Amino acid sequence: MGRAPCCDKANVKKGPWSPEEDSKLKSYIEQHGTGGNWIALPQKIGLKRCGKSCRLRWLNYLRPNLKHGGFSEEEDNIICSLYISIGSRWSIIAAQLPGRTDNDIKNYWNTRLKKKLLGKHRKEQHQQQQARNRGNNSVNIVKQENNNQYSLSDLVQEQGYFPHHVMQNLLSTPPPPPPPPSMLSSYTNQGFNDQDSIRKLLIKLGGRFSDDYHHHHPNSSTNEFDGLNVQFSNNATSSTHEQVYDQEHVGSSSCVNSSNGINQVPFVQNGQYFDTVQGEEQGKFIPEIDHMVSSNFSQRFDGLEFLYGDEDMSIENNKIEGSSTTWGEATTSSYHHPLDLKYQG
DNA sequence: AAGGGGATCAACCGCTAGGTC
DNA sequence: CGACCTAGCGGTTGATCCCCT
Repeated sequence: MGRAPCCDKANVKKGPWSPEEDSKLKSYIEQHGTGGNWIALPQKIGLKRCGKSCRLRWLNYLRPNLKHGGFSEEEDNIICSLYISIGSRWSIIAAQLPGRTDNDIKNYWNTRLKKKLLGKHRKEQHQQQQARNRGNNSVNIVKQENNNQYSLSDLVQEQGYFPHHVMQNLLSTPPPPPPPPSMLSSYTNQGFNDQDSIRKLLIKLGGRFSDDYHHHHPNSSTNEFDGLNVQFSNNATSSTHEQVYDQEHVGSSSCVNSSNGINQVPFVQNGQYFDTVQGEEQGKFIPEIDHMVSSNFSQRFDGLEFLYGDEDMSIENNKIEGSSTTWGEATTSSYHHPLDLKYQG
């Protein structure tokens, strides 16, 4: 027995919204608000839609002051920074980007930004290979394949790990002090630190830390890693790795509370802990996060340039190569959704 | 010109949190 | 205190677009 459905599935329309439906919903909400009850709303206005569907349509598309596409470099950086800190909590990330919806950001991350980061990473790997070819090999990295067309699995299987100097820099930064007691309820005994955040990001991008299981036990008295061998296992998918990582750290990880599969971590910056920003007024950038995405914050990630602005990266399949045009502009500013065109008549 | 396949995005699904009775 | 209900969230899917061959 599952739970009762939120609406009569047989009598609700599914699929794309028509302009008429949009118009009905928009005008009603603008005049009367939602009435605090999305479930009842479609009946009130004669829409054969599920309340959830109405809510989603309003929040993601009809709501005033929404922006679609055209993500700026600054927005990219904000998304990356927050993703490093809190993971895929899109609603929180969206709250820091005026006019953006969680759905938008989620799609943007999954379809473009992630690839952009991997593209930067590939570029860095390529440069390292070139350096090695010049007899300047100070980094012990596994073989590099000849062509530059990498997939995520290629990265996992061929590269094996992220650049040594990146990890060196990240891991040399001392961890922040323990969190205040008020925050201990949301995570556990070791305290969040940026190393874990970075580890988490790398894992999300397909990697895994071989030293985790053996050397980073929660009871360990140190946060240091005794090796920089950030390994990837073969046949990895990001979700699988996340699950493995979570499972290994249930009740002990300093950065993951996996009881519900959702990260529950405060932000850490400059040795201070900040709680998450749920409920912040949209578009209002809270100072802590403003600080996080500032240049000071970026300096802490020296060596992670592949995460940040780099204009000559390439996305092979999209033919965006070596341009001074920002990536977001190149891909989305001229994009018009078909519905936009229809609406424009 | 056509069709195959990847990219993109809107919408849906299922789950959890939190409020109310 | 537990059952019920809704809002909200993140993951996933499917339709459509667009590029390449």
